Amino acid sequence: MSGIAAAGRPLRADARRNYDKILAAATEVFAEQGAHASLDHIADIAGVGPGTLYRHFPTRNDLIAAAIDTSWSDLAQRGSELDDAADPLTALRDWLLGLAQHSGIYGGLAECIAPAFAGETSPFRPTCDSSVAVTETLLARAQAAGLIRQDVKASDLVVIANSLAWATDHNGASTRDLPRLLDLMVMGLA
Amino acid sequence: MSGIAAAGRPLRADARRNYDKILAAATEVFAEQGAHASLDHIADIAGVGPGTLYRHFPTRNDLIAAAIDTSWSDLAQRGSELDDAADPLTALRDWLLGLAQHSGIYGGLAECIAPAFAGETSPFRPTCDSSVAVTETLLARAQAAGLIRQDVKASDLVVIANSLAWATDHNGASTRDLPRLLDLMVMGLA
DNA sequence: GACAAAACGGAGACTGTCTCCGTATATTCG
DNA sequence: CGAATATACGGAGACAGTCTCCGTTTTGTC
Repeated sequence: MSGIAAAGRPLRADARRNYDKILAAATEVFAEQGAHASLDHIADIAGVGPGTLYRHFPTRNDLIAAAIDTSWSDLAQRGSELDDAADPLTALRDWLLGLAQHSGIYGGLAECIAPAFAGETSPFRPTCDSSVAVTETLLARAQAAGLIRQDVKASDLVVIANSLAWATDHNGASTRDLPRLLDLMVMGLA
Repeated sequence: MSGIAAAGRPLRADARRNYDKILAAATEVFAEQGAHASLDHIADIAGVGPGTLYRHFPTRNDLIAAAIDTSWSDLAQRGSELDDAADPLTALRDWLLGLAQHSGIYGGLAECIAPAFAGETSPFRPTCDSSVAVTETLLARAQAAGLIRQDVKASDLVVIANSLAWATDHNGASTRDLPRLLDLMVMGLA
């Protein structure tokens, strides 16, 4: 992504090259083996030493965050465009479904993201914040239209979406159950 | 718990003693450190070698299942008594809340249990089955009273309860958010 | 008390995480 | 271009956790 060191100084050519190789390897391996894949193995695939991997991405979450950055930003982007949708309730529902499904791109991803939704500092923080912001907008519109109870909070919805994503990849439920579970929640049980 | 080897033969005195010591240590350590605590450490606390621990409890889940056995059975017991409750909807809601809260006794427990709800073989299977059975009964009553949609399945509710338990101990939500999240779901968003 | 069956326990193989630092590569500057 | 310096590399290895194997010890039985 950035290609820029934390300081602001541009990366040295070889460093930049390795950064990209690691990210490519990570994307592939995470997709295959889930977010818990061995980091040393990713370094192997990238053709670099473990030290190099950890220098660029000090924690697992740093690496995962970099790997999902574009797809997650895209999601938030599309979400913010749902503002203009005809039916506020459907818009909200579609957004939450997209959010939950996105956590399914790597097995175990929902678990990594969860703490960020809780407010802890994490590499997922920025994108998390924008997700909550989108949710807030869509929720406000649905509430204004009298379609959703006033006491529902955006953070509740985000947590629930992420929980259902978790349930999905822990086989507590299969992927195709996701929409039904979400609808159950949005539409209510009654 | 059992005190009986898989075969059916009674355990030798020393084996029996160690079984109990391990279980006591596990209960304590799991409560302190969560369900991911080191098993070798539990063996240490129990004053036995790792080999002994693994002989009695071949997998982590075997140990956890033994540790929560009584409390979980009690829960199912109390649940089945809710059949006589005045309001079927409240009864169902209370049961699901109890189920979700129970997974909170050890951090990370919801994760261990999840696969069992999905039907995979697991030491949690038996108790899981009885939980689902209780849920089915309570759900059927609420549906018969026209309080819950007909297409809702007991397994959905159990999965959702467990997911919320997970959300709780991953700080995606705090313990005191649990009832609200559950109500949101049971009562619906509208 | 002796024999066989049952159980113990801990050394150690293995996997994954993460760091340290001697070596190599890039960039800058004379 | 050829130092000099900053930057980055990589892999050996420390550490933690899981789990097993097998020589030794304990228990139950006759």
